[in-house]
Amino acid sequence: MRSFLICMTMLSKTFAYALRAVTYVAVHSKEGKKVNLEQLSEGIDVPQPFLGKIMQDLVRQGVLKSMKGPGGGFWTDEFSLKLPAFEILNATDGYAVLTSCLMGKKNCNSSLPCPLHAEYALCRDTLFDALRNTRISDLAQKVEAKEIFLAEDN
Amino acid sequence: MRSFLICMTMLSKTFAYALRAVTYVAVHSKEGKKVNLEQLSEGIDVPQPFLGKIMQDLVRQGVLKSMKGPGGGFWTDEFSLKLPAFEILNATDGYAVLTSCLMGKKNCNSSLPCPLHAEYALCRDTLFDALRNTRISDLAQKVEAKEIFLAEDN
DNA sequence: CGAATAAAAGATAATAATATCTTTTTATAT
DNA sequence: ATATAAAAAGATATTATTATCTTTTATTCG
Ligand code: FES
Ligand code: FES
Repeated sequence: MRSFLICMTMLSKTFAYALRAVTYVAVHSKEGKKVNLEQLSEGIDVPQPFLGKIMQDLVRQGVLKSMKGPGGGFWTDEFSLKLPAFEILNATDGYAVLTSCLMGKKNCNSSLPCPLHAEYALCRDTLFDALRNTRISDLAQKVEAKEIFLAEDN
Repeated sequence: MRSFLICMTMLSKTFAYALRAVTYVAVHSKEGKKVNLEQLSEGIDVPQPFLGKIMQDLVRQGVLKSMKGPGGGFWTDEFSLKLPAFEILNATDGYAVLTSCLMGKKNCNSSLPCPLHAEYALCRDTLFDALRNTRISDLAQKVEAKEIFLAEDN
């Protein structure tokens, strides 16, 4: 009678939502359009109020731009587009996930490694590299090129 | 005023505790000793009642053996020692974490990949390989060889 | 200016993960 | 058999994460 709903993704839902949101906004910004919360929420299939909070964080951390009022919304400028996806992690979950021990030791270090350190460090580094080397503009470009939808149902 | 307590490890605390617990038990089993919950809880620095639940799961899933009553406790037999660490994940969080999409798409597949699929699949595979290729006996052996402690404070 | 639009912020609620406490069952030893 | 030790199971509590609702503030446009 196990539920198997425990920690289905390695990272948080918040981070997954943020990745989708930023990518969606970036695609539309390239077409010169701002995106408002309602449109975004529908476009990436994330509950609007929760998404609002995530967007706040992303703007506060400088990952996105926003403007209130009529015709307002979210967009990416040249600066944003050049940022690595790592900044999205940084603005949501934080990067501690990339430095912490798989077996839960207080400090992960190779001088007193846990039995899975070497292997896990490799795993983390692969993700770290991916998030470092992929820019927000790359995310948008891949979506455009492959015509992938960002809504969850696919 | 962010808290940064969100999802500090990629996987759950439960899984981290289970890895430490099984390793601790395996080390002591090699010396022909059973381990009871109280000793284990102190040895790996995990709250006893919560650990009890995790141990139940591990026994139920066949990763460990247990016996009630005086002189009872937990141990690993030859079968257990040969199991890959993957079975510990399977008995706690489940393996869904190794097949789910980083960006939260319902299905992760390479025919309709999200913009980070290739990179993330690599990251997951690294972890998967590590958990497949490391047996419980290997975990114990590494602890013995390097005299590493499994309690959190190091 | 005043009305309308849209994000920001604040307060509250639901769910899942983690932790604790109590009772029951099973085995051992005297 | 009885007492004792120890895991299993059940019930409850706490905390973190995810989600929702309401109010406030900023911007645009007539
Ligand atoms: S010490 Fe455990 S992952 Fe580095
Ligand atoms: S589709 Fe996103 S990780 Fe595979």
